[in-house]
Amino acid sequence: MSDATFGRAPTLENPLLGLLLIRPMHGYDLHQVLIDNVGMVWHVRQSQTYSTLDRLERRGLIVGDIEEQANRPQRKVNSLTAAGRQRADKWLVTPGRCSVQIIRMDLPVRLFILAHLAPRRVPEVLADQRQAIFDGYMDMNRSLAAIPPDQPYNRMAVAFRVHQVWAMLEWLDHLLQSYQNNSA
Amino acid sequence: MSDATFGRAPTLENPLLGLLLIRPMHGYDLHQVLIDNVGMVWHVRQSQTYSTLDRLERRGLIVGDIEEQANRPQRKVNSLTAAGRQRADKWLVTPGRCSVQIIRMDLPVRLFILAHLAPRRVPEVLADQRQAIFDGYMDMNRSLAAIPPDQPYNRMAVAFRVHQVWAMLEWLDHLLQSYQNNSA
DNA sequence: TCGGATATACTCACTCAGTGAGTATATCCG
DNA sequence: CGGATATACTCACTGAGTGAGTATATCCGA
Repeated sequence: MSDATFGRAPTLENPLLGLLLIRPMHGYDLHQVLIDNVGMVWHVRQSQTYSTLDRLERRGLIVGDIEEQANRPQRKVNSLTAAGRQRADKWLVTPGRCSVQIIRMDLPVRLFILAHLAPRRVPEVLADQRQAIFDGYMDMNRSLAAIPPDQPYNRMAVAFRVHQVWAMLEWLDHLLQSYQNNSA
Repeated sequence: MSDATFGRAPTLENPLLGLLLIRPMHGYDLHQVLIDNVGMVWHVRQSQTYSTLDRLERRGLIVGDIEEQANRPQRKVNSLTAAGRQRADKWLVTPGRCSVQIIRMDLPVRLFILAHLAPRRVPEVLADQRQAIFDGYMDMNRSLAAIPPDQPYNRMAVAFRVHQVWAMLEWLDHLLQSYQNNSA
């Protein structure tokens, strides 16, 4: 997604698709789940949730059914299409690339969803993710070592990334540990 | 800038303004400087450079003078207006907020410019930056400690940030050290 | 009881940084 | 000589996210 062309890299598509794996939900509910669980670090506007859902529907990844309510406005309940489910399933268990932005945005939501759908799989998914980050870390170290000394600013910037990725590994280790402690 | 409304957070404005502190330059030259110095981590399209310069000019931060060349196409040399210079000066020496994205994008370029304009000031600017990051780190730790235990995903995401900011401090320490070694 | 505040649920017109593809003039080199 | 490359730049477009708003219903203090 950070290989975006035009526009921007969409940040909310996969998390919304993923949440719909848990159960079909209307926009307001989806939005509430995000606010309630990661609202301290991820400030999602309500209109962003809806515009993203519109896009997902336009792209055939979800369908919406209007539902009448007794004492509330009607709502549109979104569910995954086969294509949407496929994409969400893949996103849920496939290790994200070694990118700080992707891990930061996606992993907590992925873990939330896994906790609902397949709690037993969490350590495995975390270990896979750690491996992907570790591989990326090694690549970056090789890149850093290959930079000639007359490139101080490139060195500086790549070293920055190396530090960031190493911190991700540390964080993942803490996570893995806490999941292992909690399953003992 | 990550408090953006509409559009996106512009990433290239300040670096271009800052580079023009060194000397007036045309678009192609500015672009070359970026590619040559941070091109391994920052992939700037030529058209992005020009569209950003257009925006800066529209906003009265730079002016362009057409210059004829003997055996080359004419070029437009950009220089800072007073407002542009003010903004660039401030950006150059003011510590960036405690944001991984901002430090990652801006600090290597800021240091490159300082190396040209005021090499003696680099350690001081780095120390100021470190202080700002450290303050942010302490804030984040307080935030983390204040999250109730029934908020595992918010905790997870804030902890991620804490790790990232701590890695920034480590990186800055390495930088400070290398500048102090090189000035001994 | 009333009505402003809030909850539930969603829409719409807009913003605007960055993009790919292209243009123009000049030089290089097999 | 002419295709490739360097120098220097433009243009129409893309598209995710935004603020402000709409509509129905409930809450609760004066």
